[in-house]
Amino acid sequence: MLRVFVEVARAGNLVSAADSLGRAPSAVSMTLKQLEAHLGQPLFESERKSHLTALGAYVFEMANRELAHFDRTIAALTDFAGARSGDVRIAVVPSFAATILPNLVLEFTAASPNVRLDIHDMDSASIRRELDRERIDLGIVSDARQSSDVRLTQLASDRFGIVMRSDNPLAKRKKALWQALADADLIANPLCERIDEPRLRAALESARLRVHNTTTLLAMVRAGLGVTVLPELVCQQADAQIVFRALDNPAAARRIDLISRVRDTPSPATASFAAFVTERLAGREGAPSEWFQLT
Amino acid sequence: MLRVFVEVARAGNLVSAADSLGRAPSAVSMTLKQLEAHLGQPLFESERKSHLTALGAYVFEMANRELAHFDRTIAALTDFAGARSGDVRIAVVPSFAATILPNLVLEFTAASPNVRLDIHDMDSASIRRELDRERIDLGIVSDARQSSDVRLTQLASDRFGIVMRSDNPLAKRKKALWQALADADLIANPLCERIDEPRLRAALESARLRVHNTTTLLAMVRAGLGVTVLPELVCQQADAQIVFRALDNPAAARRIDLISRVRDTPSPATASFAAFVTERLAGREGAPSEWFQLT
DNA sequence: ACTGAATTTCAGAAAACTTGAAATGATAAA
DNA sequence: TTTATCATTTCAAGTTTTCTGAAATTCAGT
Repeated sequence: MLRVFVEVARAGNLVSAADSLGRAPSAVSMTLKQLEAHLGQPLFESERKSHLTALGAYVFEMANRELAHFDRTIAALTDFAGARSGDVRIAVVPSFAATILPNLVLEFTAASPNVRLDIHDMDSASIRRELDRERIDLGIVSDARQSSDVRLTQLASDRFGIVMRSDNPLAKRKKALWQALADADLIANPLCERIDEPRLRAALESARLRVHNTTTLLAMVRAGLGVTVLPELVCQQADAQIVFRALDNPAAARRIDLISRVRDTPSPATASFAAFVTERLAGREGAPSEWFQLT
Repeated sequence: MLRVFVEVARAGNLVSAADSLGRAPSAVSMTLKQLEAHLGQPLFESERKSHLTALGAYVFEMANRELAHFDRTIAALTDFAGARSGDVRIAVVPSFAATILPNLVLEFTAASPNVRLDIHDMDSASIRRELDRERIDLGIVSDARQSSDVRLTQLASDRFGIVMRSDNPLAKRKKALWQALADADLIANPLCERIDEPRLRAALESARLRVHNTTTLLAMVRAGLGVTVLPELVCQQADAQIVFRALDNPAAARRIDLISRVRDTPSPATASFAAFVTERLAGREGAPSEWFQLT
């Protein structure tokens, strides 16, 4: 009704308004009559719809505002539903956040400029807790445990390897890296302690140093205090002084997983980001299992 | 559609929502399905409509805002149309503005608290000009000339009389006031010069003083410099020291008229105020002719 | 797996809206 | 003033949309 009135008021006559509304003039005339009946007062001065009454002018102004407001609301709803806007709160383990994530974010935000990404980095346990508390929509964690509340998708497999200074003799050694651990000054760290390999376990037993923080740990390695065992992604943050040699036979790796609550449907923007990340990383380590479906 | 969704989301189930919407549950279900089809995503977690999806929560928030905005707009439109709100710009001759108008305004604003009255006072010629320029909606003027652009309604008839200090001997005189002018020290003023009465004309000829401004004029009278001839309303602003004796046989009076543009329909609030003023003043000086009709 | 309530589906009914033709009314030219 | 023309309204009939009630389905809790 308001739309019809506004169009007639703008056009100044009923026929061209009817034309641009895609209706017959009689339909427009009747709708207008209806609106005037609702208001109890005429909206136009004469039957030729050129001059507005004072009421008409007021309604024109208000209706224009209202229609603009309504259209903006509908646009916001469809944008949100189409994942073209919205907020996604993500928590990511630092190694992934510092290495792989930036390019993903760059590409995603270019495609969806109105989606706001809220990125925090924290350790996997905290991410899991934040997800449960509904303070984040997605988490990217390492070695997530399967659980009924959490949907889990492998994004990458992050190989462990020996991390040493470039002048370390091990840097040139091709084989038997596991054995080499016995002779090296191994600096223990929580990440490598989860690996179930006898030679590493033995080496960790005799380790004289144990460092939690990665930056400090790498600083120790750089200072020549010894070598350590870390996932590859963690080392990518370091400079050229640090050399990473992957451990093979058997290979050791941690999983990097995308997690979300199974309980509630993610917002379209969240689903969109999750699908994007999964898809982009699918080629690297074998296709991760399916995620949310977007229409 | 939004209204249906919001009601279902608020109620938490379809049946009671359908109840308060006055529709059968099937109608509500179909409308909801339609909205979901438009958005391309589900709005509720399960088929039992208790938990919203992220999209549902977003739509709920936006739709609530939108509906409130819409309802406010419609209320504003019907209020305006029903003369319950709006602005009325009025220019009034000072004598009327100072005497009769205040009580009228008091009563009108009590009945229509959301109508804003914009009151200016100025002389009749300026009022007429401002009306033509569409800077005011209504004017209250004295001795308006009939014209095709202006709708004119008599509000009051304002008798002329002799204005004197209370100690003047004329204050006790009952009859032959016109004759008395010959012997009095008459102070001329523009208002009384329009009266076509020979005895007044003669007295004005011999007047030694002529004062334009009413306040000054009354100050002269109060100072005992003489008497003057003014409409009754003008004198009501003065204090008890000033006495007004109406001139009879023949009576002289000026008309007080309400004027508005014939060209355009007044806003409902303007029509309402005009009708109110006309009606309230109808009893005093014989019923003024008809004004705008309000439904 | 069963029960009972909630929800959806479906076809027909009701309401709302739209149309084209004819009538009416307004404006401009003769 | 009359006439011609054009815009608008009215009206009845047609079309679309929305609504309803009954039946089928789904779901949560036994």
